[in-house]
Amino acid sequence: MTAEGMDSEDFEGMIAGLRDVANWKKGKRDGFVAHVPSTVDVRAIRAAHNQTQEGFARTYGFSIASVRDWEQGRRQPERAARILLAMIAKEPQTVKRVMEGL
Amino acid sequence: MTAEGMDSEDFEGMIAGLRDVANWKKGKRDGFVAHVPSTVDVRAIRAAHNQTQEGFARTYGFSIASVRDWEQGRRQPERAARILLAMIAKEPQTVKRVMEGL
DNA sequence: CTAGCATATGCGGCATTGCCGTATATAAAT
DNA sequence: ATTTATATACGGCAATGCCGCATATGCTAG
Repeated sequence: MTAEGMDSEDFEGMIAGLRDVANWKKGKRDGFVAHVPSTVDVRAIRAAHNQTQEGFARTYGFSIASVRDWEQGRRQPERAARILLAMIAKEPQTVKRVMEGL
Repeated sequence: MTAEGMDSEDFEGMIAGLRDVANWKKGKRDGFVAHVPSTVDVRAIRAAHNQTQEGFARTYGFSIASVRDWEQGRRQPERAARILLAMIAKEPQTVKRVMEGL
């Protein structure tokens, strides 16, 4: 076999798997281990929701400045932000629903 | 009536409501407006899950250092982190479920 | 055509956080 | 008493969060 035809997703999965194995060997087997995407396309997520930067920011609680910086590549969203963004990308309604009660 | 018997949660709700009204008057009526808790008791959340700082961090993708800093009051989790933490506090299973597919 | 409004871009700037590393408590277990 | 797991306490620097503002871009009405 070869490595041809593999995309970054495959690698992400492999990395996650390897980390799980490492954790297992270290005795850390309490189960679930979060996979934090190392990069997020904020603009794409926002676009998929047809919202302005301001609207998107207000909807999910980000500051406009941060959304701007992220989209302009001036700053990279941090871990927690990346997770939240990924969740928004995946299940916006769920995220909104849970956030409503906060 | 009096203000007796009201806890911070009541006020949080009122603030959120007032902000919504303000946004409405400003013509920002695309709906949902996130309410980002200004403070979060990380230790309490983690304790409610019976996890070590390390386990908690790994489960949700935070860095151990950050969880430490948060619990020791050395740093305040940022917006996105506060939202995520609040969501974890409210619906840990949902958060985990959505995160599994990332 | 162009004035006006909504959005987005670019960027200076500083306080604050993220995150790494490590040395030191604490407490429970062997 | 020694080991092991967990938490505390900081030093420290790179990087982000977030504010404010000037400028560009696009669209729509006059």
